[in-house]
Amino acid sequence: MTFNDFNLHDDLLSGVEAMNYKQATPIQEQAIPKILAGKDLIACAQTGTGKTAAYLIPLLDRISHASHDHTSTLILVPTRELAKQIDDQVEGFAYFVSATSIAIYGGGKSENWDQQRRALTTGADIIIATPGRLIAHMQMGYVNFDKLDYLVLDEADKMLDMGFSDDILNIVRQLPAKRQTLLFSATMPNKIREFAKRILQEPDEIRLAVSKPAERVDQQFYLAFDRQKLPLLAHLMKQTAGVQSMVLFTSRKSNVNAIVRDLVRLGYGARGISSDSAQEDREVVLRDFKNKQFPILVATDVLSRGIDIDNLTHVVNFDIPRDAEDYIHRIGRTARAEATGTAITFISDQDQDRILRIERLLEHEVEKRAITEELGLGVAPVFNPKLYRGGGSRDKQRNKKGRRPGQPVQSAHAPKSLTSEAAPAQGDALPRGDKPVRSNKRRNKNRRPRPEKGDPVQPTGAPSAVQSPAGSETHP
DNA sequence: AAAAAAT
Repeated sequence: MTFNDFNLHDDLLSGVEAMNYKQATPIQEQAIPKILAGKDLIACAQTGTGKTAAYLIPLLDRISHASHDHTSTLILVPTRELAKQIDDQVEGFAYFVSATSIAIYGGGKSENWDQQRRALTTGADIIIATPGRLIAHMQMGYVNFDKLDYLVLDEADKMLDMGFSDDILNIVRQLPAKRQTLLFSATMPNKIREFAKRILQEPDEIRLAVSKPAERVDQQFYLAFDRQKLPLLAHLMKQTAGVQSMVLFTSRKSNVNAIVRDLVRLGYGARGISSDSAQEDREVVLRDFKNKQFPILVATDVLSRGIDIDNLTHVVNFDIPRDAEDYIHRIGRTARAEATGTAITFISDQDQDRILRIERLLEHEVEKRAITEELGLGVAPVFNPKLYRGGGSRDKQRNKKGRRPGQPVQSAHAPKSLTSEAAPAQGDALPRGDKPVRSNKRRNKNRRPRPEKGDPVQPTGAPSAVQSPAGSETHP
């Protein structure tokens, strides 16, 4: 199914084509007609499935047929970077439509506040906001949602996790009762269902295959104590033809700077991003990383969800994420669109429970390699097979194929061949010196329908077709 | 036990 099949407004279709969207993804195919029909909607879908376009395109279609004298759409998201990214995407889709949008989020310079205030006073068709800053503006009295038609809650499970429940209800209370509400969530626990009941009316429901990571992600697990992680990573990177674009996730923002420093000392171009960074730095660093200005971005889970980076070749889980779900989200940053990618995960001695939870979510085991000893880094942590047995009911999923559950454990001298049922691609794994890093065929060439405004930074020496995010925060 | 988000 292509976007021509949805009977979209011609001007919108021009923007969609200019963004190089042709074939609708499954969620787009399902969601677009329902949204166009005016139904409330609960959609269980991850980022990377084309979820954002699944709601932006039908909403922009409705908006392009309506008058532009009021704010018609409010989109709530968990992180600032996501708000900005969606705003950029609106800008692309709506280029030939006279719809305006603005991202509203905190943390920036005080000029940002004024800019946001002016935009909210003038009004924009679409507001994309993180809840806290929006409430701050709403309390000032100049935000007018009287004629709001559409409310989108994106990454709803994440927002609830982050304690935004009250803030969201507070905002929703100030919106017209007669509106169309769309809720997107990667998971659908009871908590979300209850929450949805309070905000949506007789919603349709779309459910896509549960959080399976893209099959094109080559997942590699390495056993390593904390002190072994950096030299192990250096070794793995040396084996590649050169790391082109890698996000390294750490679970503590306090680790970000130290890891950056270590990588720089090893000669790698690396920068860091976390909620501890100044907002200006967050934006510059992410923009420059997307523009391939430097190869390694060290990040907390602020970037685990939703952020699109073209041609990301590697994701490293320097630490295991606390939530198994976040593992799926993190590795989903790579192998987007048609690309392939590699996800390297370090497992320390404390991480066994978390790994079990991740594998339960993946519904398969992943080979755990131990190569620290052959690298002269000392013995690797032992992965205790008993944990695969002792767990009682939580191990029900395992052993479907009669495989012995304890098998992923291995000595440092037997790094290969373990429970490899789940990892067919592992033979071509990253630490093969003879295999060049994937070719990174560039997608979405000329994807943006017009030149950058603001102050786009072109990558030095890189072709200009590399997508860069918009340089300006607002375009009211 | 962490991160994120309003100042």
